[in-house]
Amino acid sequence: MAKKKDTVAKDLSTEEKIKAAAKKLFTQKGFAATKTRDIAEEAGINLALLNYYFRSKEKLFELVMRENLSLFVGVLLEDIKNTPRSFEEQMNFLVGRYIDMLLENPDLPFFILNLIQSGHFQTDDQGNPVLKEITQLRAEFLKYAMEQMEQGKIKKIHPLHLMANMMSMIIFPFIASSILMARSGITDRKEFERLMIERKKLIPQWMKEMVEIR
Amino acid sequence: MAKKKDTVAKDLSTEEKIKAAAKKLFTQKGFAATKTRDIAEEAGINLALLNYYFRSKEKLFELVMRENLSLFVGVLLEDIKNTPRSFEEQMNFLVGRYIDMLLENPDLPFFILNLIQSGHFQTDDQGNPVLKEITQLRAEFLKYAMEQMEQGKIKKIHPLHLMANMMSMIIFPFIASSILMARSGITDRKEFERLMIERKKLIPQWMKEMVEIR
DNA sequence: GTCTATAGGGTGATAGAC
DNA sequence: GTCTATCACCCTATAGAC
Repeated sequence: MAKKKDTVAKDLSTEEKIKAAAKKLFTQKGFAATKTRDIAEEAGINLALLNYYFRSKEKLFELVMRENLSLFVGVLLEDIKNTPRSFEEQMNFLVGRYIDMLLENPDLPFFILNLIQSGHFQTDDQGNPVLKEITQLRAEFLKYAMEQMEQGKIKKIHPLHLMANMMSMIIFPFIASSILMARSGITDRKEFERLMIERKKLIPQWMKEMVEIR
Repeated sequence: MAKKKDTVAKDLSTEEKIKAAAKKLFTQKGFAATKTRDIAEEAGINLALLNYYFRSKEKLFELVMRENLSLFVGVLLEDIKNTPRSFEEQMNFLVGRYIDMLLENPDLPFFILNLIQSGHFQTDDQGNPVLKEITQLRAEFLKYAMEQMEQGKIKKIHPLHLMANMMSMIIFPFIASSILMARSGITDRKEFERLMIERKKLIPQWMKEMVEIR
């Protein structure tokens, strides 16, 4: 079998190995706490090689940031538009998609929070294309919620509360799992995942009750 | 007027000034991204003096950590026990207390999340007294929820979901405010606080609906 | 492309004068 | 108690051999 440029598992190109290592460490520890030496070691290569491929720590970080932000937004943006759904269907769709993505990338919320905190993520940075996507996603959701309200299908409430609640209930458990589960261990990890899968059905129900006109 | 050791505003003792500066910077930027030189400058004193009072960056951080964790837990622990309340009263109490505390310390959740991420916060560190308080608080809440269920006062549901939802809806908006509000500015800051105050009444209602036996 | 060696600057901590 | 000066180490980035 001939080797193509992008193989899948451990047989990555040097460039891919570095990127993967960087993604892992930046995501787990944030920008400041991650040393380029650690990335090089994790990738199984030399420190000089990292700069050969990616010029600087900052550039490498920005690359990882773009990819992570795309992941964070991409799952939803592709489908939220132009697909008429009842509120319950919409919730089932958004929540399901998002929790699935987070189960595969449980550290992603930490990464995003680090971005916000470190200032690498600027909400008024008009150049960043992914930021536009976030703004767009937010606008799309708020528009959807307000339409539903005007059509009398759901209770009237500040749509930001709805968005906040949905995001909160989906994302927060992933960042606070160590507090929620108290003593973490293998058992707890499995139990945690079981609960998160349960939430794929529960959160839409709770959201529905939240806006139900009785 | 004679000066006592602890005056309030800008006339703090050197030790207090350093601690306040450290608290501010560690909370905003995390451990790794905060330089001891920045703390010294923020406190308006010299770098050497920081080490004179607190021996090392690590020691200073641990002090700030203990105080912040106490703040994070203390507001609730003093009262959750031994005060029989209906589920709605309990929610009103916990949510109100917590949001008030966060409005005064909006960066606190970031600090805690940094702790979790950096490993300074270990859920199996039995020595840490504040950690015991967190565990205790968690146990107290779960016990309360299960009693309510057994007495048939609220719907049966895994109590961790309840705790997760309450914590999520209270805390998450504070860590994601920049995403929720999109373009942050002075106007948005006021609007954000208004929404959070609104949530002091709304979250208990949503929690109540969540467990209502219909 | 990949390595070793090292430059160049930052960072935590201390010595020692006042 | 508070300062200036400085050490010793660590970190990012690059030069240069292979």
